[in-house]
Amino acid sequence: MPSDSRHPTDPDAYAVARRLHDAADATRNAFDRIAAELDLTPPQARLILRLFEPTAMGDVAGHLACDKSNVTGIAARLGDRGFVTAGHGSDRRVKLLELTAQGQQIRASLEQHIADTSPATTRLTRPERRALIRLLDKLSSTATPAPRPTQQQSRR
Amino acid sequence: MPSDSRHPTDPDAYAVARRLHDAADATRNAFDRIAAELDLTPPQARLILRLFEPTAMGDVAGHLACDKSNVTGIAARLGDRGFVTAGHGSDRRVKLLELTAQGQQIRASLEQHIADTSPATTRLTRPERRALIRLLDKLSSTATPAPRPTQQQSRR
DNA sequence: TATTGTTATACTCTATAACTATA
DNA sequence: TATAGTTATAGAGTATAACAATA
Repeated sequence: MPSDSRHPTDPDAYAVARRLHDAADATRNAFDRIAAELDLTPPQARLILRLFEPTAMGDVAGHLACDKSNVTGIAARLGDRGFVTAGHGSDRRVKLLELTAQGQQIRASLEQHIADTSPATTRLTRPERRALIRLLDKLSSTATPAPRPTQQQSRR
Repeated sequence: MPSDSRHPTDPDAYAVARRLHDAADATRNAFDRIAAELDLTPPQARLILRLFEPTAMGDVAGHLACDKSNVTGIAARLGDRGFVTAGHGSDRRVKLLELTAQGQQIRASLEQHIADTSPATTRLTRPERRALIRLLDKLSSTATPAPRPTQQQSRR
């Protein structure tokens, strides 16, 4: 392809990034719709999908990329509906969030809906899926500087 | 990982979809951070990035995948800051939203930040970028892509 | 009568800051 | 003093329903 040497990268550097963002938008919209079908808000669904094991509130905030003060409310609403419970670790300050049986059930529903409707499973051949996984792995290998404990603050 | 084998396609169908969602999450977080640097909320930034030409409020709502009542407020805040203006079309009910010069300027800033920081441009080789674009195109092809070029025109 | 967009309402998410309770 | 989580507060996004203006 015509290699414009104006930029160290590529003449259509933005086109690639834009395509990725558009795909991310579509994926997010699909996810929000699935969450809504199960009467979950998007952050609630994201929390459930990431709660593989008892996790401290602060770490959950890191996963959701939001302030820890938000997790209090999100977890409270999920607790009211019986999807999560909270216990304490050895450090009495730490509150460990955990899925209940009902929470694990709705997580399975989420996973199933995602697998069933994702274009990654419905529109791609198996070799294409493997190629996609490889590319996505490479994208995220250092893009996210490892799941930082809690130090996720933006400027300003 | 639920290796539920009830799917005729692939035992790890969910793994592919999950990977895509995780990548979408990371991409969205990066986008939100860029928007925040320009003092824009995520929906505001998405609106600006999509406003290529004068667009009716309802169509903007379609692009943002939200109810039209929300666009009133989002557009009002962007209007207060001089990024968008509204005019009327031939149908007096329709309100056409349009970027101002200042709005086009901040859109260019958004695009540049995205291109500069996206892992799609910083972590991928050029062939990989092209492969990624091809896969994403296939993922998002809305209209049934007429998957059959093999027309079987043995008739005569 | 149907539509486009607005307004009213209620809820959730969000960050900041101040607070508590542990450490 | 430092850390984990909560509470208080304010602003923004969100959907639903009712409304005005126009078609």
